[in-house]
Amino acid sequence: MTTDFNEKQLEILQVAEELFAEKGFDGTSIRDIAKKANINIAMISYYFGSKEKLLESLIIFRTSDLRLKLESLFSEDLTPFEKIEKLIELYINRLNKNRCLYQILHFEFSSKKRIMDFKVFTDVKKQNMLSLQKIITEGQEKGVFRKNINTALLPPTIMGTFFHVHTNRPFYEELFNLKTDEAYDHFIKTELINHIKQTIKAFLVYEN
Amino acid sequence: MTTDFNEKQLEILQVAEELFAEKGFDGTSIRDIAKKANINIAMISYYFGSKEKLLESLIIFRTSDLRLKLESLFSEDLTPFEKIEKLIELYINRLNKNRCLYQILHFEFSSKKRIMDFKVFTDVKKQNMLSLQKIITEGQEKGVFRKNINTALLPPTIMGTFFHVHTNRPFYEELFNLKTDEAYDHFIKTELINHIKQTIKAFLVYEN
DNA sequence: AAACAAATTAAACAATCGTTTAATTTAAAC
DNA sequence: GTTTAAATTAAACGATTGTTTAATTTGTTT
Repeated sequence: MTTDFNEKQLEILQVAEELFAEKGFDGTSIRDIAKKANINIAMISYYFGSKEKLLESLIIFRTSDLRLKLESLFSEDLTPFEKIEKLIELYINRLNKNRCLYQILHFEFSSKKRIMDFKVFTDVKKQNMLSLQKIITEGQEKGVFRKNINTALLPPTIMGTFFHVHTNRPFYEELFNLKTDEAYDHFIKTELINHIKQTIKAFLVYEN
Repeated sequence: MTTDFNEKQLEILQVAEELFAEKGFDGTSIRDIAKKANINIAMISYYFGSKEKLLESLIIFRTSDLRLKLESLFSEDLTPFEKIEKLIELYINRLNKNRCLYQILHFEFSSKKRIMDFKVFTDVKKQNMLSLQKIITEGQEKGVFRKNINTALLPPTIMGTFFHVHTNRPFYEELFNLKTDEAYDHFIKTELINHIKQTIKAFLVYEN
């Protein structure tokens, strides 16, 4: 499958991403997509082959730009704490930027209806965890992090906290009085990121 | 709406819960449900009125048994730390027990396709947060928890960590070599709950 | 200007969707 | 045993689904 799309295809992908995230894959018809993108319904089959292949194209389109540059982070001249903080910033900002896609991916990934190829998705996760492990080991060797840390459980806390807020966005918008998209975005980038940083740093030094 | 259902209705609710969680609300047809429950497709409209009302009945059926008894927890003769630990156990065991429903709820809650009444769901969350706030305030007054804790951000970490593991279950099953349902369940009830306890306790005492 | 392929369209396709109808069976009450 | 309401069924309904077809327009090449 190719990774370069023409303008019309990009338009379709963007509209599809919004609608899939809003109403789900099954909840969105190609007529919905065609209408919002101002194109004929036949264009979707014409360009992508089918509705399912449109979703596959969407995943490839977004994940090709997704790989975090964590290896370079490890080599930077920072303390383990600073590296962890920067790692969290990278993670959350990426997730926040591509919210829509992750909304779709998480649902489809846990759905047993379609058997899709999520290998790209899984590989990125494993790779990211290795980068995290290196930072943590370094912190332990320098004596600033405690021993016996299960690295695999850190990403669930980092990402899970973000996703839970995102999934229940209306609830937290009301709770924190976030009336605009900008207010919500600002909340994520300041308060929520800080909360996650605090949580992870606390976890890394907490004994018993 | 009534809260007591007959055997046939309970059978339908159970099957619907499984299928909705597996394939999504839109991805599941009432013919799928009828087939798996060994009943005629007309019985669903006959008993519940419509497919949407079936989902509403499912939510009411599960959440009527859901309200955490956190007020009683506060009155128990325990240290603030013990209360937090017990609260986390209550939370996660409830979520774990009703995984399927939450899978559905989270998706439908974030979906803009259906305008449903999630007031019951929202109210329970607010009430639970108040109970959590009481425990935290008590801990602060006793000097064991630090000041300036944003209580509203704790449930996202507690629940988000669980849900992220649950949503990516196949990934973590491979990672932790959990080959059976029992092994997965055991992992949740021991390692994951402990991880969350550690994280929250660390967060509650961590300064700067 | 003619020729040609690519892009775009309206229309039709069969399949499936949720729901309703009308007939039949079941089971309890009298 | 008859009556009556509830439970259950098969069949059909119209609407919508994803996809395909065949015709038309567009844009480029000769």
